[in-house]
Amino acid sequence: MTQIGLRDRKKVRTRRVIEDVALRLFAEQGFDATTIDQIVSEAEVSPRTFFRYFATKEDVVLADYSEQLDDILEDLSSRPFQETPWESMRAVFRTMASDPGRRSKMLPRAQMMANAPSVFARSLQLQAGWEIQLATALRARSGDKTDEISPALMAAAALGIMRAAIRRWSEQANDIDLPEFVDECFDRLNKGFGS
Amino acid sequence: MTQIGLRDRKKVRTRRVIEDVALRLFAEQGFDATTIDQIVSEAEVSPRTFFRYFATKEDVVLADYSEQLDDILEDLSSRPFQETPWESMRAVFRTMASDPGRRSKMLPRAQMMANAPSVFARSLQLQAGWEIQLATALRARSGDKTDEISPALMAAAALGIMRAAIRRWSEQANDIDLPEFVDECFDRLNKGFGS
DNA sequence: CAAGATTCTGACAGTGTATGTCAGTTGGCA
DNA sequence: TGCCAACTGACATACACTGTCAGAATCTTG
Repeated sequence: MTQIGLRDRKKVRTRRVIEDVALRLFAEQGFDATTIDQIVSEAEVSPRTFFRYFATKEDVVLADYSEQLDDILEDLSSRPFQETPWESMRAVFRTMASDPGRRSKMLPRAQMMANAPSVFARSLQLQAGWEIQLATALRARSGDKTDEISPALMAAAALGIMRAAIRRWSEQANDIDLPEFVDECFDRLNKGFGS
Repeated sequence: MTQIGLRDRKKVRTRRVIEDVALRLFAEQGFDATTIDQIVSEAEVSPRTFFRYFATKEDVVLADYSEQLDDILEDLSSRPFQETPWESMRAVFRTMASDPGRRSKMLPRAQMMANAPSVFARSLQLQAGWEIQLATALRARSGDKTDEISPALMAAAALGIMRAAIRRWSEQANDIDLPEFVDECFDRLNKGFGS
């Protein structure tokens, strides 16, 4: 009567092992200095198996990045409809920045991205995908169906804010309260930069 | 009395040959389907030489991307000082979008980026570098020396606008006047998205 | 519970990008 | 003319990633 079969349990276990070993090695010797061979030999799987779980070496670092977008979209859809799209986004991103579990993963990841250009590049690529989906979601919420470009601008601006805020925060994490800082950035951008 | 030596002339010539051959092959068979071996055998140089001129295969497509930033910074520095930073940027980017020579290169490049994810990723990486430099330049122009974050937000917003605008423009180049469209986007973002 | 279908895995081979090294050549320059 | 520096090609190599295929493990059905 096992709901989840042994096969699926093994899958998540293998994935976890690879992820744990890889992240540990990355932390110990750096991302670039760590090879797939090293990871798989410590994780006791074949190189081929690694790529069945992760499309690229970079994706191990950014494993939970995709889930993050799902959370954003879900939170967004549960915001009250009378709210403006911008306000909804501000609230969603503020909430996200407040989650301690999420924040604890953010710092090491930010550090890794700063030292490994390929990881940084991959994260930008993923975020570009988010931007499109986010814009689509905003467009669906918007009252003005003829305005095609504002949602795109809002999505681009929001993600740009998050990047800038997280970068600044990761450089001096002690001095800054991330949720408030994000809030302030959203506010400042919405007030414009003078005409 | 040759100002520029034969050696340097050969260098630019070699670079041009590689670039021309590569871009032609990319257009003919696609970016991913073209190998370095193909390029260098047609250009009659060794594979090693290719990488002396271009760090990555992607960089051939984005060859004049770096110059673009220099132009932006230069144009920015020659704007009148009484202008707000945002206004200056709007003018600079509008001017850039008006240059027909630049625009003619933009369309095929946008197409290439749409079909070759690695080229797109590389362009995002380069733009991230721009963002930092642009923010620094804006900070230098700003009157308020205590405000560290606004320049970063402005830079992120401006580049985000350009990406969104160019994407939209490249999808339907005939229907949109790019300079005006860019202008409108800058305007709309600066007016905020409602409180 | 046995047998077949399905899925996961490892082993092997191969492609393509990118880098290190080093000797040979070529252009700059006194 | 001859020395110095830069450019180049010819190796050799590392590493990420993909295709294939047979065998093992798990699930499923009679």
